[in-house]
Amino acid sequence: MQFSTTRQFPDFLARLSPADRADLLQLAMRRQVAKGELIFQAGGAGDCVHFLEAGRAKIYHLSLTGKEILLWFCFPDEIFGLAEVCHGGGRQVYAEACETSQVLSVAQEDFKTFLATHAAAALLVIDVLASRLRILGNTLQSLVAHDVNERVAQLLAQLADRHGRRGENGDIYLDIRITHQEMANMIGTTRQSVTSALNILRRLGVVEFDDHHHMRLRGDHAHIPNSHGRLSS
Amino acid sequence: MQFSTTRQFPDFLARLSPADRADLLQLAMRRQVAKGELIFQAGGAGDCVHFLEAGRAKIYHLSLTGKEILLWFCFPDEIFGLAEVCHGGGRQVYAEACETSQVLSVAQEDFKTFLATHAAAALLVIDVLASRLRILGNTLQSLVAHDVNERVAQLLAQLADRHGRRGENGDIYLDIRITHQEMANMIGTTRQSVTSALNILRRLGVVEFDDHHHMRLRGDHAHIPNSHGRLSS
DNA sequence: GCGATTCTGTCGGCTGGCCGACATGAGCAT
DNA sequence: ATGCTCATGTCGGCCAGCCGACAGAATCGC
Repeated sequence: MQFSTTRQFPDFLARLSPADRADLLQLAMRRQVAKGELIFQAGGAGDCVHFLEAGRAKIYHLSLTGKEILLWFCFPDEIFGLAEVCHGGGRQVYAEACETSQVLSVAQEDFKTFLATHAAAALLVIDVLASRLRILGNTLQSLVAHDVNERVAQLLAQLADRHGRRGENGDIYLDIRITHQEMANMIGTTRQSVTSALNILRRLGVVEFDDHHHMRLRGDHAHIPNSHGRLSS
Repeated sequence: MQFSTTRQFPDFLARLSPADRADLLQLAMRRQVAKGELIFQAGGAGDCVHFLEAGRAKIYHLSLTGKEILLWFCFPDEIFGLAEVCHGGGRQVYAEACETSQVLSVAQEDFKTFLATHAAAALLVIDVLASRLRILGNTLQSLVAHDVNERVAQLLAQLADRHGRRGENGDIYLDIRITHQEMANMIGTTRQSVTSALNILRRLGVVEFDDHHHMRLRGDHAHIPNSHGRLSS
């Protein structure tokens, strides 16, 4: 949730040293996946770690009732499918390409050997996992402690933090394409509630939608959700 | 949530090779903490990793309204306070001793050097983090997809999995002391709802409470919560 | 032992937000 | 254009579960 503090950059590949990256790439298979295609799914073996070279993917749980719980979005250079590979026991989540994407895959055993022989990379993996753990913990806490409106505001802040670009007037521009349904899946609510929460924020002047799905967060409001700002609903 | 599949053993110390463990212990400071005492708290520097030698501790978020969100319990030999140390940015959670406990502390820098020179230990850390990530993901999914009664049932299954002992008749005995309030904090509900859910389970014959806080899960019902069993409420 | 504190059990009232349902609009293909 | 699909907006009914309140029961401290 933290806004504009330590930015969480899980982009594993970019932070790897060039030499390590070269070593890793030697072990990898490259694959193209179409929008909507699954990269792996719950129940699968979980014998590969993946890296997103280009595109966008989402990692989610699927409940028995078909409810989708979005754990996080993956962006280029990020590693994913790590948890199951490292701990064993098969996949528990789904990974789906949100758009046409390039994916690198490394076999579990190869990756473990790689980590054992590249200490810096292992530390980086630890960093990435730790960072995600914190994010999930925050999501959890936000889920039980805040109402829907605040969760939406926090989600915006989080997205702005990870993916926004700051304009010279302090406003933040977000151009990722994300539906209300996806947002709802990320914060454990329904499509309708997200819609109405966003409209409240819009009426308050916190957020604006330019032409097509480009979001603009008012700079002077942008920190509010950070310090756990109430919506003064 | 998975019940009686791959047991999640986050007991780091016990899985470390004797040589590695000896090396690690050389870096550690031992400390005694009383029941209710904080081992670290949100806002702190987060400059140490900790290991629980004996006792029990809980890791939790605290919301602004004073609501406690219990991320997990720590039992002997487990490592904790890892996420903040590895990723930086200070503590976001609280760690509190549930009973008088022995804690080992290792400075962040020392620990990183240790990991860099002990590949097996680094892999183990990755394993532990990955395992917790899965657990948190499951908690998250359970939180949004299931109602309170099912969450309570799942929690029991999870506790039985980690801490229960199986009797020869297939029943599972749990002797950890945990209040309804703590259970509520773990699954994002209220004390009262936990009480009533437990009573429903008791009436169904799934669970029994012997003398003092010793719980007995009926063997033939024990898997139900696993396979996402409905309570047929 | 005896009080003080903490935990458990139970009951109603109140409400956030889930769940249809339906309309409008935007994007895309033919 | 014309349809088809998918996203957004809005409304009301309904109910899970939160909250406060209160009464036992158990545990702790001395």
